[in-house]
Formats: sequence, C-alpha cells, structure tokens
Amino acid sequence: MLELAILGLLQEAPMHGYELRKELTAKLGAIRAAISYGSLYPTLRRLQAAGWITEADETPATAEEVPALTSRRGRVVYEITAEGKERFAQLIAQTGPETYGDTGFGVHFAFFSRTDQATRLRILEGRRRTIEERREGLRDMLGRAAERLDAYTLELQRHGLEACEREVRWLEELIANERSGRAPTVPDDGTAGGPRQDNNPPPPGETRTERP
Amino acid sequence: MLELAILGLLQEAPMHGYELRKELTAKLGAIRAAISYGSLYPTLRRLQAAGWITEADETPATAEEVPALTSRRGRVVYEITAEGKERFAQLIAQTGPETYGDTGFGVHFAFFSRTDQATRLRILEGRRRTIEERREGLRDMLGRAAERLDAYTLELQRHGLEACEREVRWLEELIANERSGRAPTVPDDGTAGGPRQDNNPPPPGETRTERP
DNA sequence: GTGCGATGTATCGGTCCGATACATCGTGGC
DNA sequence: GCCACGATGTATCGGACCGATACATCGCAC
Repeated sequence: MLELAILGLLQEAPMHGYELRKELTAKLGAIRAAISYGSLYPTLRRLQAAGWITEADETPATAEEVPALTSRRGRVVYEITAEGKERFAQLIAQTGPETYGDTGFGVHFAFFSRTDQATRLRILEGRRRTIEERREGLRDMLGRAAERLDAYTLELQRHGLEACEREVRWLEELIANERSGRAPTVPDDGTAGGPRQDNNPPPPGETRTERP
Repeated sequence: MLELAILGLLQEAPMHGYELRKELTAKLGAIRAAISYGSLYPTLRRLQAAGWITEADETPATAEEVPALTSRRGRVVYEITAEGKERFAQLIAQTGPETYGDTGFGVHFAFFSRTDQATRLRILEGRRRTIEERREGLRDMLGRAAERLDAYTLELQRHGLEACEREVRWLEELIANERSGRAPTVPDDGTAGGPRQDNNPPPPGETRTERP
C-alpha cells in the first residue's frame, strides 16, 4: 500500500522523505493517521533497489563551489523512473481482496483520478460488497447474539452498523455517478512536462454546500 | 491490544484458539475484520510464557476413563491465571495515546463493562480530543489546500470529515450519559423491549462465569 | 467409501508502527 | 552576541499484526 502511495505521489513531483510524509498525510488524512518513518524510509530503499525510484541531483544550476568540506549531507530527493511508472500503472489497475479493505480502498480511491473508469467501478463495487458483508455480520450479531453481549459492546456494534449503512449509501452514490457521467480521466503521463498538471475528472456528484 | 482482548475474553470463560478467534470477531467485529492466527497463536504462547494464562485440563467432570490410547491431542484450552487477571486490570485501567487510536479505543470500549467509570470517562474524552484533532486537520485541508487536490481525494476527505463529526457527536452522547451515571445508550430502535441486563461495572472483583 | 466443509493448531515472511537518536536551520528573547 | 527551541530532515531497531500456507481430524451427504 505504501509502495503504491509513494509511486503515485512521486509521479506528481520529485520529493524528499519528509515532504513525502506530509503529502501522504494530506492525501490520506481521511483514512490513516500519519505514515511512520519506520515504514517510509525502508520502503524508499526497497523501491530504489527495485529501480522504481532514483535519487535526484539536488544541485540547482546556480553554482557555488564553496562547500565540499562540510560534505553537505541533507535532504535526499527521489524521483520516479520509467519502470516505476509502469509499476504504478500495474498496481493501480489490479484489484483483489486487499483492495477492498479499509486502508487498501482508501489508497486506491485517493488515486482514482489516475485510474480508468472500469477499474474504478470494479473497486467501488468490491468495496460495497465487502461493507455489505460486514454490515450483515453486525446485523446478525445484534439480532441473534445480542443477549450474550453487554450493553457497551452492543452500542459499539450499533455504531459500527450505522457507519456501514452510511458507507454503503455513499458508495451507491459514487457508483451511480460513475456509471452515468463518463469520466475522461486523462492518464496524464506528461513525462517531462510542467510540474502542475490539471486533469481533474468531473467531480463525483456533489450537491452539498454546507455551513458549519 | 490483542493481549488485552485475549485476557478479557478468557476472564469470561476458558477457551481454545479457534473459539477465541470467533469470540474476538464477535466482540470486535465493529472495529476490525478478524484476528489472524498468525497473531493469535504467538500471542497465546507469549501470554503463557509470562504466566498470565495456562493450559487447562480438558476433561470435564463427567468422567469416562476410556481414552488414553488415542492420546487425544487436539484443542488446547487456555484459562486465565490470577496474575493474568491482575495484568488485565492493569491494562484496562491505563490510558495513553494508543488508547485513543481506532483499534485501541475499540478494544477498550468493548470491555467498558469491566472498566471503572472514571477511566471510561477519561478514555471517551481522550478519544473525542483525538477525533476533534483529526476533524480539524480535514477541515483545514478542505479549506486551504483544496485546490491542490483532485476531486476524488476531496470527496474522500469530505466523507472522512463527516464520519469524524458523527463520531464526535456519538462520543458527546456517551460522555453525557456517563456523567449522569446512567448505563450506556439505547436510543429508540424498537427491537425487543425486554432484555434489560445490568452491566454497570460489577463492583469490585468477581467475574461471572457464564455457560455458553 | 469418499469427497468436502467445518474445526483445529501451527509457522513463515513481510509490512508497518512507535520509540529513539541525531544533525541542521531560522527566529525570537535576553 | 548567543542560545534555546521548534521545524526540518534522515535513519534504525524491536515488536505487533497480517496473509498465505500446511496439515490433521471429524461429521455428513452423496
């Protein structure tokens, strides 16, 4: 999962570890707290060893020949390679049970603007299936096994059940939206292009303007 | 976390691994999928080595002296020891950052009927604080950094924000309820008017041995 | 009688987390 | 001047937990 997220972010711009973590937190803040460095750095090393990312030269053309004594050691900027992009495309397109779990789904969803519509639909439906099953499990629990459990546990189940129902409804909306409005998705791939690309797909059905 | 959950369940009745997993899934189904055997068995071993659980004799008092030829080796039933109960009491009472994360909070909450009220309150408030912070992070993201993110990521954040707001409201209710001294919840929900069981924290110390 | 799903115990490799260590840089207080 | 402190930045280690896998027994349907 981390691998997918890192490759996805580095596809937008080269970055060093610290920055990567912040972007990761921004993009995935809704589904997980914050990536640990104990995961991040080893993973970066693994990706580099696999040839999917490389260290970029950090020296800007504005040359100063001063240092070399202090052996400027600091940020290590990584950029994605061609093989890395291939790898990302492969990871983002493949679906499976781990794609439908909480974390897996979240990461995939966060990169939906780089995912083709057929895959998006498959993932949304797989996720819905998964949540529906969890929901049924909780319903059974609250029905049949209720008297075996104490009031706090029941309350926890009830709250979880409500969350499931809510998520299913959310997914239904997204699926309907996906089916009706076709999405161009533009697999960007502006390899050497500008740092900013703007290929926003049509928004997933927004009708709310809420005031807190 | 697993350690706490196992000790908590074995306090209700002796069990073997397979059964433990099912009970774990029933009790924690709202917050995590299903415990893996790759976690469960090593943890059981660890707890046994620490002296908190022991293997129980599986012979029920209704003695038949028949076997011993087939050397019945199969299920291994574990039961909690006195030290284990002490350990559980210590774990359930101590609070900290890991108590407020998704999994930690869920496990603690599931054993709230064995937790004293002051601790319950502390945990609920800590959890609320944590979720409020997550909520503020998402709000900021949706406000300030909105144009940096694509529509799908924004939708993910929006959904996450809503979940946070909902959970804070849920926690508020629980806290208010807790302060007023009432047992947990029961909004309306109509099903089954009757089975009102008392599970406020049973005064100090004795566990109920219930027959499944 | 035989296949098959549920029950049951167990290990292995891998991912990720939390704690910790350490070094640099800019800024504001004294 | 200087120095404390928080942000930036890289890195490792032990441990928790997962997913896949292996294997053995039991009851039951066909």
